[in-house]
Amino acid sequence: MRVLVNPSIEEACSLLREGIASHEVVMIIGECEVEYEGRASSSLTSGERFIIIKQDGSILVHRPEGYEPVNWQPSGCTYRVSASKNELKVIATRLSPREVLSVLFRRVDLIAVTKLRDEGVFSMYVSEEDMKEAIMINPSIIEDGLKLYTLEKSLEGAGYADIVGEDSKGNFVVIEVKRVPAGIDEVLQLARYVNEAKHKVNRPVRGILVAPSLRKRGQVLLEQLKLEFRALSPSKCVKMLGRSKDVKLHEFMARRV
Amino acid sequence: MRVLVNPSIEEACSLLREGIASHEVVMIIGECEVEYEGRASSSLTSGERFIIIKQDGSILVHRPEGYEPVNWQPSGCTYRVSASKNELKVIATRLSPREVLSVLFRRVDLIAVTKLRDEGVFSMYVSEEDMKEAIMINPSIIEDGLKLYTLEKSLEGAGYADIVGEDSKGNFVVIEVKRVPAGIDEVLQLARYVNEAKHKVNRPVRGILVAPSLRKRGQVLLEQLKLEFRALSPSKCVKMLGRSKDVKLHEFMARRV
DNA sequence: ACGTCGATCTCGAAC
DNA sequence: GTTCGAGGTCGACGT
Repeated sequence: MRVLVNPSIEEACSLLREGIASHEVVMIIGECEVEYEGRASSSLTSGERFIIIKQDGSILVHRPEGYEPVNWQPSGCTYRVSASKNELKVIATRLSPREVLSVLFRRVDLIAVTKLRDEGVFSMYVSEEDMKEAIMINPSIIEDGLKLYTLEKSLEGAGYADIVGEDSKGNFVVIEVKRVPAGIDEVLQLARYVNEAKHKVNRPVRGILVAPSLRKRGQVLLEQLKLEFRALSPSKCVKMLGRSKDVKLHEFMARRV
Repeated sequence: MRVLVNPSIEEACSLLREGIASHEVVMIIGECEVEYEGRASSSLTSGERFIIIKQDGSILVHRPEGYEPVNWQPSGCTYRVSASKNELKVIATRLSPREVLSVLFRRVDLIAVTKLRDEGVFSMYVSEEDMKEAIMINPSIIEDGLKLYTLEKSLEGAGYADIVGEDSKGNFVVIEVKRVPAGIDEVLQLARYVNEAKHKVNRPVRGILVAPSLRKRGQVLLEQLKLEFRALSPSKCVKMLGRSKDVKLHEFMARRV
């Protein structure tokens, strides 16, 4: 780790070049202007911000407030660094789409360069995928007598539907799963899959929307389109999957006990 | 600006508390584990990362690669900081939805705390809004004889359509504008507005999708639904608006010359 | 507070 | 490489 507090432009430039060349993480705090030109264009007049250049070449410009970076560039872009007497300029260029981000520092307060080793494992639990799995393991939480086909969503060409199967009366069933409250868009999405399925299978098709809840407007549209809704919360899925052999979720449950 | 390199857990804890209390920007580089619990849940095992706590209380956890933070919390959440002999723990809690992010540092390599002053002005050019404005100023780029109503999109209850008006034959026209290539979703969105308009106005309704291009699948659906498409690129809109009195875009053009 | 929609969305998978 | 759907999407605007 190399850190310079209140460096000269030249010192900062030299360390910055070093960091980029050796694919380290670079942080700079200072006063700067920012320009972006690409799919859209933007300019940001002078102020104090911090920028981060990551080991994969992505760059973030953050203002002192707000969750999102004000400007950025994704991984894999190329850098040009230049320094004049009073200014340090960083230009990050991306091809396809052609986009250019340039940051002009008038003053550097801090620059830190370091190699970070991160072999950590990131796991996300109770995703929509987990909910689908819970339904596949125990279809009766949707409806008794429901038989589901394999997880392959292209089965019988029913588009990108989450789950397909048939009910106790032999009707084709299309299921769309959401882990957050569903609205109009989700109903329309289901309608699209049902419509597609009707063109592919030669029997009645039912469409079931599965989510923690269904908002008012969605309810109206759902009825108009003669689709169905079943309430299912992520937490209920956790409980079900906790009894299954899924390792991640098993550990997750253990952690919580 | 206060900076500590390789501080003890206690030193880091003290400075971190100070920074949070005085609403400064705090950066920490070190080895940590991260847990998140809320709309979903996640865990991240030990590794070297950097976290940023901003002046508005938002927090970002960044791994050494990738544009996006691996974990985060938006502005306005509350903090609890605690330190044991070997561990520094930061817990950021958000209400509504109830979400908790906790970062446990085993080692701190760098902590920097500083107040950033940023009064800079951010301007973005050629948004979808700019394209709509270009069309309002010169409707003939869509079609000769087209008359557009005010920017109020709720006119005649035509839902949230971008632009509404009437053509030379008195047909009601609904226009949906996109600044990126349009596909199925955009066609469906337009179809929804057209459908809504048909229930509200007592005359023929046309739907026109305006975008740089229309993808294959979108074309098929567009024809089935008897909707129309007009190609219009953001850059063409810039040229048009450059001749208008819009200040931002005028300056933008000047900058580019 | 909820609903709706845009975004330099980013990211990843499927075709 | 393009297209398409998902996201703890976020953020802004309107109701």
